[in-house]
Amino acid sequence: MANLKQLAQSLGLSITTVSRALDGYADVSAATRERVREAADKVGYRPNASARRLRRQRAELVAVTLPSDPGHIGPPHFLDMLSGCAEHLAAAGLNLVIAPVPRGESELDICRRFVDGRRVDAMLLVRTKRKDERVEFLQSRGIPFVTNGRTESLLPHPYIDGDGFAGFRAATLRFHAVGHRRIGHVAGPQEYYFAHDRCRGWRAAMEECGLATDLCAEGAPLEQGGYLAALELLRQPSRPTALVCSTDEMAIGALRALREVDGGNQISIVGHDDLPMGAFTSPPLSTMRMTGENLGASFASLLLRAIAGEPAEELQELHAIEFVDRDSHRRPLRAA
Amino acid sequence: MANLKQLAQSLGLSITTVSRALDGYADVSAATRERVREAADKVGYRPNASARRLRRQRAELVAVTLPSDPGHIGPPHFLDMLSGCAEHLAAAGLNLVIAPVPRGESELDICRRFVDGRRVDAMLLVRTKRKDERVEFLQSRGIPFVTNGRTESLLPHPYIDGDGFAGFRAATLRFHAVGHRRIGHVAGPQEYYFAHDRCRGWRAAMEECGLATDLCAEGAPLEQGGYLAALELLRQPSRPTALVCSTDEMAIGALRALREVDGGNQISIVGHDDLPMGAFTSPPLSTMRMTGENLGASFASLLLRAIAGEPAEELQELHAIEFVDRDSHRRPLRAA
DNA sequence: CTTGACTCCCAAAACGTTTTGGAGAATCCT
DNA sequence: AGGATTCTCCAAAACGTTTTGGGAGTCAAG
Repeated sequence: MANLKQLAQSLGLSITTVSRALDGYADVSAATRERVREAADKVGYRPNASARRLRRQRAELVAVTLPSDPGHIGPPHFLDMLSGCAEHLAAAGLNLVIAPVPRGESELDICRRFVDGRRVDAMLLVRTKRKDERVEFLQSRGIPFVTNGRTESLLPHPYIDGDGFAGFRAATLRFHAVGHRRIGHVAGPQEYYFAHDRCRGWRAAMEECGLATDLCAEGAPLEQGGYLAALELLRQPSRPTALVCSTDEMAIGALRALREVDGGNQISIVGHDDLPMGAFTSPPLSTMRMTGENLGASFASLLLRAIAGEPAEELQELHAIEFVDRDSHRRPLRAA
Repeated sequence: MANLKQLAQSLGLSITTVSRALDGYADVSAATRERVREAADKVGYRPNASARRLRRQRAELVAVTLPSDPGHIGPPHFLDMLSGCAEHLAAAGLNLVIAPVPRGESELDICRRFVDGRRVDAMLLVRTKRKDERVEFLQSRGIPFVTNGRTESLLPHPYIDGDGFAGFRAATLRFHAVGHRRIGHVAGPQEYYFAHDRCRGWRAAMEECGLATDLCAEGAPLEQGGYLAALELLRQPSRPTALVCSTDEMAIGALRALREVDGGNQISIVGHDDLPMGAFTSPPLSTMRMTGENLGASFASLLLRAIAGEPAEELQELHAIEFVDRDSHRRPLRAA
């Protein structure tokens, strides 16, 4: 309730001593320490956060930018992730502020405001691009940050990401193993690292199998984008018998496209993200997801270690992808 | 990048003048004002947030507590709401921090930490209880806050809420109008205002129709709670022909219960919240939802007005409830 | 008695802003 | 010319903490 000065006065001690007593320094006697603690408890004293932050030169804050652009705000797990992250950060005295990007401003503007105004000690970035100006900016400023997703930045930086390459390669190979030969890819915007990575995985598998890699169509990472991209593939003279989709949202759009063409229900499909909604589509959507639980805690841990100064190379987590098999990936394959 | 002192020195001006120039005061000449602004732009000067906050005695922060308890974290709209709120707050120079409640701590502890440590200028509370200790605490401290949901607090406080009473009364009357006489209520925990309010609406309708109000079972505001409560009602000697459920999650649990009893698919059901998942249940779940769009902006506006000192009475929004008719509310009614 | 080590405490500086209360110069009015 | 007013600017205080660099005492050893 009160401030240090009043508390010190009421105890007949100096501000210094009270401050150090509360922080548990050894150079104040056990007796006074106890006396101070009791008095502080009684009046409910809490140090003024702004003053401490100014003096300590720490903002005690971490910001996460929420892209409002296309693709919405990640899967529904996202809030759980943030919540978990915030909880673990709080245990270290840091709070998490959410920073949506208002229209007319770029995410870079947001970063600038937070970083140059010394409003945060670190940042959390989601939805990285291959060449990500936010990453470059933060690196140039030397402020700690962790990204959800890799980039093609030359300097290493901390990240957590799923191994989309391996996941999409495996999914494609699996289709090949059960007889599919024309396997299409519904790709997300290639400027995003995840979309490019997943596309590369599909392409690698196709080449390993000696198959052409022309059955690829790109769209916005949304239902509508998947719908349009799938339609484009289905209009090809020799259309695909299976579709590997960059995200579940796109896969759900692709399912809609399948319903609109003859024999569309013969076409197998798989997505990525494990959206809860996938369990309710018809057919139920087979998908993939990043392994590992309590992602929020991992992000928090990386952030804290980055703030503590650990080198970026040791703060990179690449998680395996696992299949979530429902029904959409095993449509009967008609003889070609 | 630099601080005010350095900027002032490089311009041959005093700190005062530079500060005032940047803030656009009239007592600095247009010429110097421009000169200062240009220099500030060039070096990318931004005032140190902690220093400003200390001096201004404002935290420039608003916190929202995220209940981790039962009932998860509200509907998926929740993140959108927070994002919208944060965006509008940011326009006024305030940032939104999310404060999940770690296990072992109460929401009250969180409030105390934020308020007494002067970490926030205001708070946003969700999931109010009828008698809500957080509300009482914040009122005793005189710190501005807005709740999502009413309380039974004697002192008025700012809130945004849906008119659950009217909504559930209307839903019940609608069942009555099409011939239902045994209309059950799957209730949420009555300590929550929303659950109590909705229960009262159902009860009022039943009494208006001269029907008994014993077909009511309470459960946790989750699928499992709805499942158990519905089973309890279905075991009654004269079981209900329609169910009014406090939340969609509970309604989805109730649907599961219906599938497990003879003739369960004859029983009509309606929920509340308009969860996206409701469109995919079988049958598709009829539900209700609060009217009004861009809820986040409304919360932000109320918060800002509360901070500005407007009286609580003028900061209360009660929104009407609208039906979202899908299929589950119009099961054929067998002659009793 | 002096010296050094140790214990417990404190005054003052510093963090970087905003704001108060003028000061000096120029301009205006009579 | 003399006083009042206006226009620019500034020194210093204040916000509430943490931290630096000792300053008194006390005690044991020399």
